[in-house]
Amino acid sequence: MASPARPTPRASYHHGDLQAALLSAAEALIAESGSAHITLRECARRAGVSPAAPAHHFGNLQGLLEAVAALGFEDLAQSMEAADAALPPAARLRAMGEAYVRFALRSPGRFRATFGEKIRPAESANERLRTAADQAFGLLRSEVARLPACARRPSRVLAQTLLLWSTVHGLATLLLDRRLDHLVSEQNEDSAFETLGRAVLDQLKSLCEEDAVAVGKPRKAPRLRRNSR
Amino acid sequence: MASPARPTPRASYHHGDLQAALLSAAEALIAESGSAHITLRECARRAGVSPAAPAHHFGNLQGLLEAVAALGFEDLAQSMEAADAALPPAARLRAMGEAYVRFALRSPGRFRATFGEKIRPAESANERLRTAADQAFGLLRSEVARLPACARRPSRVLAQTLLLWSTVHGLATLLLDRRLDHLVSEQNEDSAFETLGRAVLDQLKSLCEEDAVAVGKPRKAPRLRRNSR
DNA sequence: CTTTAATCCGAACAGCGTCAAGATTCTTCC
DNA sequence: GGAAGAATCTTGACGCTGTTCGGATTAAAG
Repeated sequence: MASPARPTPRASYHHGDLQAALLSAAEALIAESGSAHITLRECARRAGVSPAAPAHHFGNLQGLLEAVAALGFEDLAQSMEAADAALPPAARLRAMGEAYVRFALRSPGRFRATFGEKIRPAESANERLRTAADQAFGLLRSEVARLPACARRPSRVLAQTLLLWSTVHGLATLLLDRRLDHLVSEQNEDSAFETLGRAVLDQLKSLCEEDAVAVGKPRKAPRLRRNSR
Repeated sequence: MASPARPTPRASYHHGDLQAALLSAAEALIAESGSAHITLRECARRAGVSPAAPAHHFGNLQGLLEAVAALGFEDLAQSMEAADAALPPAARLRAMGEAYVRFALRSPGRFRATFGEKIRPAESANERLRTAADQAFGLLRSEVARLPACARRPSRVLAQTLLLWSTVHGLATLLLDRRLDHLVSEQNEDSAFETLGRAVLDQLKSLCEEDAVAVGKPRKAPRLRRNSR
């Protein structure tokens, strides 16, 4: 599993587009071995460059990861925005959720970097990352706000957004981490993903349409408390 | 951010319960700084032991992480199983989902280790990890199978299980990764978690009860394709 | 008490992220 | 065209990491 990774000698002293080369190397590495296995030196190696070269473009490994994550949020926002704006809110939300999961499967490295533990858009100094994250979230939230059920009860927008996001994000995460082998081992993988994805997203749609009937009826529930950060 | 971490000298040559000390050190470290920042040497340091000592108990860092993950799956299964068995399936599923999220908030280190990228129960040599993961999943699945809607259409059990799991897992993940600050910044954090948690789990319950009406009506949807592992 | 097995240590190795100083090349301005 | 300055990349070094090895120490078994 060690990486020989030919140093890829290049013609000129300057690389030409090291920035892009490092970004795609990082993405590929994460897609191959998970975002924990990524190594700044290996990215440099694949770009055919010395271990210290990336520092001039991204500062450090965290900077490189945040750059990939910024790309991820922008890609995600763009993918979701591409959903037909003429659709009614529920149908468009379904399409956006599908775009979310599809993005994760299409660009696993980018998705993992974007939602990895090391990325904290709110606390990052990378402004591009912060705004891209805000934009992606804002898209979802504003579309939820257009749901008839939420238009009637604006106080429900946040909770409804959270619910949708949780389902879609959970599905994408579990798919990517291959935690569903129990569920799909019997069938062809592709058709299983298709079946499950459609079922989930149909549920997601109907759920949005029904939410108006499921409010109220308070229940006693002990408080959720977190122990440490 | 460097760790002084007094070497904690101990009286006797043998530690006494190094295994447990390493496990809790690992859990604490992950809870503090995320599962990427964890270091085998730092765990040994906190246990007051040389860097090579853990090898005798867990083989390597991966072994230690898998041991924590096994504890996590067992804890998770036990927490879910504690939901009142006399409840009707939908209500019990709601309680199990709540237990899932509560477990994540109660033991963030354990949860992160359990569902971290480095843990692949299906491919692990740690049998305890595999069986614990199977048990936790089996609990959820068998409860879903008891839903009247699923009892009438057994073919829907898998998809419904996946949907529930996705929602709960996504919520737990997003909460733990603090990706919800946009949603809860205006309110007190605890009450926000309570509100959101209740809303989500109520939805989850009603969703289970309605699933019988939302089947059928096939839709055209392009296939989900994954690019690389 | 002696043997055996279980633990733990100390030292070492390669690989990692990062930094400082120097080499090389592109750009700009005269 | 040519020189000054900025941008880019390399080299070498530092401390930290995971892991392995042989040896020291202790507990358990016979």
